[in-house]
Amino acid sequence: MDKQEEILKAALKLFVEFGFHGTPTSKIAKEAGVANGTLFHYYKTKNDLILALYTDIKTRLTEHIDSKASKNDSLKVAFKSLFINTLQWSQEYKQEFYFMQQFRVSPFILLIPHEDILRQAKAHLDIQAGIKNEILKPLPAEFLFSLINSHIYGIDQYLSSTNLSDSKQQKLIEDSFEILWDMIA
Amino acid sequence: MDKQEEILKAALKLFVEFGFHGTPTSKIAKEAGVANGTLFHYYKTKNDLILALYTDIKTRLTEHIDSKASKNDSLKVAFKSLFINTLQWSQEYKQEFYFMQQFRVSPFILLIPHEDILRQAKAHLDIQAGIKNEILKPLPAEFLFSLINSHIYGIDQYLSSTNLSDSKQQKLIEDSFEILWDMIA
DNA sequence: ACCTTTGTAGACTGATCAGTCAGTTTATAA
DNA sequence: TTATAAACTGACTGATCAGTCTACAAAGGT
Repeated sequence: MDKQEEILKAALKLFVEFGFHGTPTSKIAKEAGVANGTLFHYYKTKNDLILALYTDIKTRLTEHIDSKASKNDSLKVAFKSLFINTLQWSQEYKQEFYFMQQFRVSPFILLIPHEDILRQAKAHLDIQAGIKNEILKPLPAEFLFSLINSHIYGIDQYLSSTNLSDSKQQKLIEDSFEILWDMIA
Repeated sequence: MDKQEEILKAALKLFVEFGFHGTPTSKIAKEAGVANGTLFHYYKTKNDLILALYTDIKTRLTEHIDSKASKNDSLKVAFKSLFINTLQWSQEYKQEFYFMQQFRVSPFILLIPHEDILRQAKAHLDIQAGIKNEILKPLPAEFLFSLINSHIYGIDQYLSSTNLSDSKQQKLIEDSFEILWDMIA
């Protein structure tokens, strides 16, 4: 495997376990099986590495969601797809999802341009449309967005803290979506 | 003011801004206006300081909630009180609330005995009772608890990201509770 | 008055860290 | 072949860190 990928993989594992500053670059290099200097060959600073990891994970999540989405769906179906695929990804890539949460309450989040964060929420557009069409409740789009996001985190947390079979997990995710939909529609 | 309190206050401010490991004890001491050694007089290690800060904040939040709660309320009123008072506190003590979120996705959370974390959720008992009495939906108590918690975080995030007048904020919190109640009852 | 405990200070230390550097190996292409 | 660049190495460094130590001051008890 690519050494650059190994570095990201090792960084993810150690950051999740020991935190950003609690993980020395020397340990990352060792875990990745590369020399100290190699890490700095690919990432000028530790900061760069952290940001690159964030971008990498976010890109992968976005690609997963996009790959499963089909155009011309009704708003509800589109939302459901987004919801379910995000949660499935969160369970398949638990470390990655956990990292995102760590990152979001860390000082590093300030290094990401605010627009970039909102772009993740291209669902925003759909929310605006849904409100206009009276499919969604007449509440501020930002507010609905917060509700949706936190709902997803809540389900993820519950799934991660229990050990459900795949089928039960799947059912819970679907039921959770209906609960969410009742809440916002 | 007590130097010990000054140290906690300074630690909170700097941890929120720079993260746990991103904040040296020397800077905490300087911000608190005490000597380096004084900090270690009150807290044997930096770890102890972090844990003490967590305990302090959690105690203050719990006391706030308890002080506003009255016995013999119906389940809905009790829940509403918990919900509203938590959110009011989160807006009055933003740094403290943010710190709790940082702490919860940090490696330090592992140092808190699991039972201690659940005790925060003494609401659990009420949830169990509510399910039995068919006031709440027949779902796992842990699941409902996750939904309630994440809902609170979602509202907090929205409130923190906008600048509503006190009265509008108050109304939004109350409306949000009704949305939550419809979701779980 | 004397002693003990507690609080406070800040210079100091050994360890650790992010990042550098001088040089070696590997890959690519002329 | 040879030339050139890119990948890679690990010893090294200056800075910084958590925590220690010695000293002194204040408080309180007898």
